[in-house]
Amino acid sequence: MLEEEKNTEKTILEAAKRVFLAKGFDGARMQEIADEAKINKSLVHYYFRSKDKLFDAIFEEAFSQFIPKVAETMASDKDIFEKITIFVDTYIEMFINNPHIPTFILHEINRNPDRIVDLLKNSKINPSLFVVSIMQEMQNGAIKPLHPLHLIINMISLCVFPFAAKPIIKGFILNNDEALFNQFIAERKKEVTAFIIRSIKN
Amino acid sequence: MLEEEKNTEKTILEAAKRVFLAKGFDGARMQEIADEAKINKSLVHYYFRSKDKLFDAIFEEAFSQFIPKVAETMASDKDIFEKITIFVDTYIEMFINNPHIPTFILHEINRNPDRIVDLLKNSKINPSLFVVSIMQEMQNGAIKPLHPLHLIINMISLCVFPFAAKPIIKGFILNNDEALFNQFIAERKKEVTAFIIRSIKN
DNA sequence: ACTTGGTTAATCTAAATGGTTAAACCAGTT
DNA sequence: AACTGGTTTAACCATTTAGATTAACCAAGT
Repeated sequence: MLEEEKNTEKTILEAAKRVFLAKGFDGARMQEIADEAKINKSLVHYYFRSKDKLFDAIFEEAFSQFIPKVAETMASDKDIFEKITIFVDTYIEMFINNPHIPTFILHEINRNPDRIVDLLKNSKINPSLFVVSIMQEMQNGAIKPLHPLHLIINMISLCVFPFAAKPIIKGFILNNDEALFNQFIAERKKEVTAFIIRSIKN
Repeated sequence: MLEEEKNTEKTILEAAKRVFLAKGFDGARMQEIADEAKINKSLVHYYFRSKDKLFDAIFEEAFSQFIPKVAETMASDKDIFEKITIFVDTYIEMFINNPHIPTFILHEINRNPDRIVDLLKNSKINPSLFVVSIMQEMQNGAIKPLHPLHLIINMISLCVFPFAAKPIIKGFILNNDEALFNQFIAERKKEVTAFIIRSIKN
């Protein structure tokens, strides 16, 4: 068994993931997925029956991959500033490695909001844990009074949005220079963490 | 001429805008646009020839509608804190009235990055104006030292993302309660402005 | 009443696309 | 060599969809 002779099912899944992530469900074509996997289109149906089922398979995988890290960070007993630092770092790092995820998810949640909400509800992610820890830090005076939910959404916004808006940022501001964009993103880990902490620290 | 007897072209444009914004180019169907406009599908082709041309028509309109306000704010001679306040207010207000715009644009820029970049380049929006004004305020000590570009992206992130992520926020955190979400968004105008200014003010 | 320019609707077409079928293939087993 | 279970391929089918065609309609002008 050669190294490149990977099993077909996995090959299809990986190809499907690339195509679905780049084009979304409606924009993706079964033929394109087959081409991407360099196999016959029938094989895609043979292994996954339908476009919907194939999509479900990659969606859950693509979405779930970043849940554990986030859940872990939020549940730890580090102080809030460390939590924020780790959160921003891991989040941004993950999107560096999966740059299509933000746009993909933001688009697909409109087609089927329940799917993602169910996945989240069945996950280990529990925002109220983080809310409690924010309120404790507020009470003991470590951070300024603020709405915990807004802080959480602010954190996620600052991490996610630049990836979703990459073509605009890169094309309009950074002269279409990929290296400049990468540099910009690299800077962001420290920049965003500092931005948030400066805003909330007492 | 009755009030409801609007001209057909405009009726089509409005219907097309609703459908394209909700479903994206790939997800939209000419038949659905015709149904939405309560007219015969042929009329859509009669007035706009092709799906592409119709899309171009609504895209430019949908995108351009929020350029003037932003440009105006950025070019004014108010101090930076006022600029930020106005920017956040008008941006969020506009998305309250056009909630689908964020997801729509973030998705469509992947299909055709150049289109939007060209629109921006031909617009009155000039980020370097704002960059200059940020650097001046830094020099005269009004705000802390920071990368102007990151500040700009932060501002936009905080305004745009919550709308793009609405189904998640509403479904996962706010128990699917539309009123709660509207309240959350309403709070955000003040919350985001305060969050930013706290972070940068000296 | 008839013509004319523009508008609307019904019908048709060609291509794309998701999915099925049936046959070929191939590795291992007897 | 023949059988067997699973895999792969090419050919095919049914439906959807963008778009073209053609005829009906309608208001204004003559």
